[in-house]
Amino acid sequence: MIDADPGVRHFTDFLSRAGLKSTRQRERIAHAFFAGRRHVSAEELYHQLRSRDAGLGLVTVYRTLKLLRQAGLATERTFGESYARFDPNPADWTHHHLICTRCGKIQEFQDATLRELGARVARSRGFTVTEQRLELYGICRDCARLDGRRTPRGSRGVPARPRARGVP
Amino acid sequence: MIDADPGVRHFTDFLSRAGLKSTRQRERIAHAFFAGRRHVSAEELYHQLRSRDAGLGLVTVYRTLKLLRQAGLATERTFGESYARFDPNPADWTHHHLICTRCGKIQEFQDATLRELGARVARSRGFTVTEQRLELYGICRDCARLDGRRTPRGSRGVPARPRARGVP
DNA sequence: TTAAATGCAAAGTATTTGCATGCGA
DNA sequence: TCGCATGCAAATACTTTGCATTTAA
Repeated sequence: MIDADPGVRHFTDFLSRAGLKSTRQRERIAHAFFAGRRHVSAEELYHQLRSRDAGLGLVTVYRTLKLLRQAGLATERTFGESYARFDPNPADWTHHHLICTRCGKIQEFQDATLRELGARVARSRGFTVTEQRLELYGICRDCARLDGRRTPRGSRGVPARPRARGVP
Repeated sequence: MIDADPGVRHFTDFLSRAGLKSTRQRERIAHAFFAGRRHVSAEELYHQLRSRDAGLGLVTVYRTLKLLRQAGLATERTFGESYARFDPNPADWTHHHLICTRCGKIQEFQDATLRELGARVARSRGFTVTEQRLELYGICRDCARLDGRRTPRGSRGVPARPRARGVP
């Protein structure tokens, strides 16, 4: 009765194609997710649904959001990292990032045209910009060469372990 | 003997101006921070310094990074949020964000010129872009009006509590 | 001297996992 | 029926806080 939403239908399709089950919880979570505001957190969805469905678990919301990501229907704002990373703020401050979703490598670059264009667009909306952050996600040259092969992860030369949050 | 770094000197100045103390640990952490790679995590700095300074605590690294942020010398990649937020992926997918650092409000917008320019710059570096994320931080129109006054925080109409990570 | 800084251990958060039970296909 | 899904509780990972001790100013 509420499945008119194309997002929900796509999700249902994804589930059946993957041999997974379509449950009451999954449908309600997906529905609330597509109908609601953006930038929603797991906790927010949980509280929202909980008022109607007492027996819902926060864990299920997390698991369903993970499925939505796997289905390509949701994106997590925070590049799958569970810890914070820090940048020094130099004088020539604004720089942008190219992030390879396969190997995790991060390249920096600067581009004055981009920076000015961003500032101009913001200004036209009454916004005074103090900082810009552009992140371009995709496949880097090296990984594009390896193409079909599986993920050459862990090519950062660091002692710590970048742990993907969610995606197994 | 290693304080030639302007970043370290700025930090030292900040400390004395703020009536705080300049300690061996703070200087070493700041030095490593400014001398090292970018996108460094607290844990990485800790391991790196730990090899020379056995008695160093991870807690002190966290606390010093917080001070560096307060001094305006460091930026945390992950806008102070300790939890993940999710966006649905519609057909007209690429959208950007205007984030007010005073009230936390998030506005979305789209701009084809920006998107194309971003993709072009990435391509020129051998990068195949699958997703863009531009975040413009600054002061929104409403907050600019309130100007001198202190932070009208908490103007999101949501049940959850956006908790700043670090900044008290 | 004395307030601030340190380091340890413990407490918080956000998120994931183990396991017994429930339920869709 | 049968295996995937759920929900609870416990585990995990990152970060912060309480407190006794050390140290810079």
